[in-house]
Parts: sequence; C-alpha cells; structure tokens
Amino acid sequence: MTTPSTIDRHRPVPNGVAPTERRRQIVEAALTILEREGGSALTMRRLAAALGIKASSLYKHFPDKEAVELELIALGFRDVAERFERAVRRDRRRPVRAVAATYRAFAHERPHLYRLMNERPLQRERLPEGLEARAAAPLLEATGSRALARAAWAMAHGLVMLELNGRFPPDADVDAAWAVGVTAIERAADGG
Amino acid sequence: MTTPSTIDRHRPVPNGVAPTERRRQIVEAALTILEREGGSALTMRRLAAALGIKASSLYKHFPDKEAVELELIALGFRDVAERFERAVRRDRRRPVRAVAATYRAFAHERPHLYRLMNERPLQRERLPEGLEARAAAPLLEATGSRALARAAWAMAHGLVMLELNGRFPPDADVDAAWAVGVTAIERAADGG
DNA sequence: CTCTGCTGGCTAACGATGTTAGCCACCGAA
DNA sequence: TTCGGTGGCTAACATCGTTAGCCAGCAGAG
Repeated sequence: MTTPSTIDRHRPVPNGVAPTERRRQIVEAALTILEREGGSALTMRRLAAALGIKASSLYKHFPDKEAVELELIALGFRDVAERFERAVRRDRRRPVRAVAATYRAFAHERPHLYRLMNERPLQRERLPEGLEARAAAPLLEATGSRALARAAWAMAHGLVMLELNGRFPPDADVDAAWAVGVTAIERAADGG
Repeated sequence: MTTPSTIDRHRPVPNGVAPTERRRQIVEAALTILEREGGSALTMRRLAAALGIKASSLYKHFPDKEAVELELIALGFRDVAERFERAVRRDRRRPVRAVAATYRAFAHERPHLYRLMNERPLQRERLPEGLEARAAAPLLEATGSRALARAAWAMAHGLVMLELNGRFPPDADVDAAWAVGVTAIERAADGG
C-alpha cells in the first residue's frame, strides 16, 4: 500500500522472496539454531540475536516466520532427494530397502529438520516447484505403485515419528519393526 | 511451601489430580472446545471463559495445562480401546483389517483428539496405568508379533497423519493406500 | 555537489500465550 | 463463633509473532 516493501517488488519466486546474500545468512543461522536446539528454539528474536540484529529487522527480508521455515524445508527436501537418488543408484537390487534405510537415516541425523518438514501441513505453493515430486520419485519407482509407495511412506513416517516421540517402550526393538515392515512392502512390490 | 495447594493434598492419582465434579466439568468443556475448534483453540483463557471463570482459577483444579490435556488423552485412549475390542469381536476372521478400519475411523471422527493423543511425546507416568497397553492389545493379538504390530501401527499412524496434514495430493486415492498397506500386513501376519 | 529515495537497521508497542503471587468471600466444621 | 480450606479474583511476568514509524547511510540522478 504505502511503501513498497523490499519483498513484494521482486519476481514471484516460490516463497515470495528473492535469494539475497543477507537472506542466505539468515537461513543459515536459522538452520544452525534448528539443528542445535530444536524447533522450539527457532524464534524470531533468537534468530535475530544470532545475527546481531533485532527481531523486527528480519521482516525486511522475510514476510513472516513461515517463509524462513519454508527455506529450511526446501533445503531438507533437497537433501532427502539427493540421498534417495544416491541410495537407489547404489543398491539397484533392493530399492525399497535402500530408500527405507535412507529415510530412517535422514530422520535420525536431522530430527529437528525432519519434524519441521513433516509434522505440519505443507504449503506446497510456497515451495520450489517439482521439489516434492523429485523427493518422492525414487520410492514410487521402487515400489512400482502409487498406492504402495504411499503405504510405504506412511509406514516409514509413522515409525520415525513414533520413535522420535518416544512412543515405543524403551526396550522395544525398533529395528525389528522396520525390518518386518520393509519386508512386507517388498513382498507386496514383488508380488503385485 | 506456604499454602498446601488443593491439588497435592490428594492421593497420588496418575495425573496428580483427584476426580472432583468441578474437574469433570472442566475436562468436559475442554473436550468440547478441542473437538469443535481444534487444538490451537484450547487455551487456558478460552477454557476458563467457557466455564465463566478466569484462566488463573483453573490452576486451583489442575497443576498445569498439560494435566487437562492428559485427561482428554486418557479419554481418547479409552474410546480407542473400546472400539478395538468391539471390532475384533465383530470380525474374528480378519482382525488386522478390523483394527485398521477402526483406527482410521477414530482418527477421522475425532481428528483433534487424535492429534492431541499422538502428535507429541506422551507422558506415560501421568496416564492411568495399563491404559496404553489395553489400547495396544487388540492389534498385538491380531498380528501375533510385537514387531509386526508396531509396523502396522506405524503405517496406520503415518497414513492418518499424512492425510490429516494434507500431505497427499488432492486426487490421491488414500483408500487404495490403506488397502494395499493392510493387505501387506495381513500377509506378513499369516505367512509369519 | 546536492538531493532523493531505497536498504536495512532501530524502538515501542500490541495482543496473544502459560503461569504465579497475593487477596478475599464464602461456607462448613469445631 | 471462629477458623481454615475452597475456589474465585486482579495484576503481573516473560515470551511469542508481528506491525508502525523513525532514521542513518549510501548510491545514483540532476
């Protein structure tokens, strides 16, 4: 309305934000906080402090907190996609197993990022186009069926979340649950 | 220290709270808000307003917000347990299928309660003893294996959460994903 | 060289949130 | 009749995301 903000004067980049150097720095700092201290530590004030500025100044670079989070989410999807692509290339015999193991490894290595990516509704329209599809492709290829790919994804996601949330008993053999689950999916893929 | 609070003078009931009439009313109001308006609407001020009192007065009945939520969670577990028990009694031939359908139906009928129950780490020690185990028993019985039961639970939970969070494309055939997933689990149960 | 306007900071504030301290009216039992 | 517990209240605190409005610096135009 009044002053044309820094942000909406740029081309319609997915997130409504063009990739400036300063923005890159902000995302980098956000990622550090997220991975080191978890999602609840990623506040605008905390993020600003890490950059030596005030929270309100962040709004010169991003329209809202969600825009910052979406950069992290996109970054996470890119990481997952690359891992999947490498995994299926490495183990062509048993792609389902390879993708599952990779999925689990990612979730364990970057649990806070995993949560950010998968715990809440995803604003697709603010993500780079095709990124989600790229991350999903290897599993779809491995299972050979959309329905089975979704069931497999759901199982992997469920196992990860239940484990991250400590919902299994302390003595539970989570490896065994993964093994039997993956085998069930593999059989369905081969037999179907 | 000074005044012995209303709460900790009572016997060590699981949640640290004895079941008074007033407390029952509070939980009832909380449930109404949760189911009608979702988890983010369940605030202490909002809950108090529904009862015609101030937020701070709630702390005469519950030590914190989590204690109120835990009452709702316990209530949810009781509902799930009863549904499961009825389901396996009704369909003895295919207990896995029966439990899965029941699980999905519960999540769709009471999505906000489902979220409250399953989205975050669970404070077991503040829940009535044995309640969680009771809710888990039918699936364990149906699959015949802890590992498979966990894989099945994870798949169901994953499917529910991905669906509730709108993570599947709008045109996705979620029924098909459930069907193929349940079949895979059933085969593993029979063949194992 | 001067002016102008954008960039990217700042302070102050708003309306939420959960929670605590401290006060007091009521009411039942001793 | 007194006394103490029950269950209200107001006021306040820290923290959250976010907005309004101000201003220093600097680059480019005249």
